[in-house]
Amino acid sequence: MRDGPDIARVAALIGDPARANMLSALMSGKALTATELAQEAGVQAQTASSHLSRLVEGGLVAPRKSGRHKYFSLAGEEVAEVLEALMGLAAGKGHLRTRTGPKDQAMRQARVCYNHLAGEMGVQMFRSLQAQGVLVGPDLQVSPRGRQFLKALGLDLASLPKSRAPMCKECLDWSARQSHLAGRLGRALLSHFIEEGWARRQADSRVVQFTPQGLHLFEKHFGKAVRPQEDFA
Amino acid sequence: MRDGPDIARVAALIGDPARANMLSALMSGKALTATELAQEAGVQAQTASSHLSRLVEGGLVAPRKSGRHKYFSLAGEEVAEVLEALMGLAAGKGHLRTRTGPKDQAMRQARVCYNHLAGEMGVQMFRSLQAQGVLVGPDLQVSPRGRQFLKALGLDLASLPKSRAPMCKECLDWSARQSHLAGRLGRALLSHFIEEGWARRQADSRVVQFTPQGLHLFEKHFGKAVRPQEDFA
DNA sequence: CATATAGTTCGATCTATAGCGAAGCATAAA
DNA sequence: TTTATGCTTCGCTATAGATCGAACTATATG
Repeated sequence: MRDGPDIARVAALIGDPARANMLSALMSGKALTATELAQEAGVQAQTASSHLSRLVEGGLVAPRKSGRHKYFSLAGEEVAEVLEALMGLAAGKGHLRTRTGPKDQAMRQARVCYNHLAGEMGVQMFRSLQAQGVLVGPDLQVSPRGRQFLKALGLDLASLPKSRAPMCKECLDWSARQSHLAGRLGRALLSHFIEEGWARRQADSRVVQFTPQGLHLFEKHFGKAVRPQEDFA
Repeated sequence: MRDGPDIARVAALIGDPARANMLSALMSGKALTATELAQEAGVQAQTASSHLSRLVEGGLVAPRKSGRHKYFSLAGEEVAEVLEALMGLAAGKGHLRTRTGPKDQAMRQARVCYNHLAGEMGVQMFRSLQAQGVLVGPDLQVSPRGRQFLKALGLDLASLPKSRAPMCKECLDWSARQSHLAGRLGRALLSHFIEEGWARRQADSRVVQFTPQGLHLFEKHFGKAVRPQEDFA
């Protein structure tokens, strides 16, 4: 007993509805101001302020001041991964907050997970990258051939900002229940898609909307995303 | 806003110290009775009973009656994976409940994660299985050659109980921060090690103790576990 | 049967904390 | 400067829920 890290502290921090809403909103990857987060959570500014300081103190969220605004974002990919894992569990248990809608389907197809592409297309991309030998081995190294492939896409690895963060990391998807690509490369690919006009972010949600041409190009490079059979209603 | 699954409910369930202790204890993979869990959590039996019914209702824990005892276990691997992810986050943030002790080091080396091997040796085994081509592809299929390898170990896949649960699944390690093998094969391998006398479970913790011969055999088949460099004190 | 043990249910208490109104800072614009 | 906006601190209330004592049910054992 009393082994290991203190789970309860972190879980309790996520376990409040207001804070959970804030964190979910931050899964969009955008940094949001305190008032925006207050609206998102459905509470007054003072309440939000208190919640936010607790999230910061708990290391789940990072603050950044800019003028008279204060922006908040998730403290790192690990936080995003825990949130995705929780979403997966909650979805599996049928603890859905809203009934399934058209937006929900779009979310399953392609959405942003903190800073990279998730959903069926995210999973498809990840599998394809492995199948094509772009990412090899258990630690997901980019092969020389992979560099070429990425270069052909217009992405130069050498131009990525250096950082101690891992280049490639897996992240478990709550909708598809398969891994997709996180890490610096995952981030770079998503922003590349958006810069190149393949896709664009939907204003107030995590949905990623591919254009017809973008979808065509995506399928050309990564194959077609097959919807996995759902075994629960 | 209000997208996706209801994270807060699950997180709040995990977020109570008593319940978190119970869940951590269940990470050992053993089914425990209500009174044992009460002791583990440090609360009275009535309190534990209330907590347990909430955990069951929330789908995190599965009850099983046996005579006048009632055993509880984690409801599935997904639950275990969320708990491991939370441990990783908490450990990374330095939210350790106890100071590092000798037991802690043993935990990092080899421990049980619900029903499979985790820790440095778990990670090493997973990598080796991939490097040797036993598990191939993004969905971790067992190759024909892999079947042979396992057979040589004394493990016949055909004899495993059939189930809809996946044969191989990744699980992220909170100590090593790398994936290790979960799923039916992961479970089978750990029990095989124990049956063959390579290792045994420590009585009241999640530590897995390898015998000298067992360690030797393990290294012969899976290579030597290298401790990753720690970049935080 | 009586007795012990495992677990649950009920009721009462008590604490932690989410929530907000009001006032106080800080930064930016006019 | 004044005025407006973003955020925080203080103080209070209300409420959820964690805890336990005591009584109750169910299963095993002698």
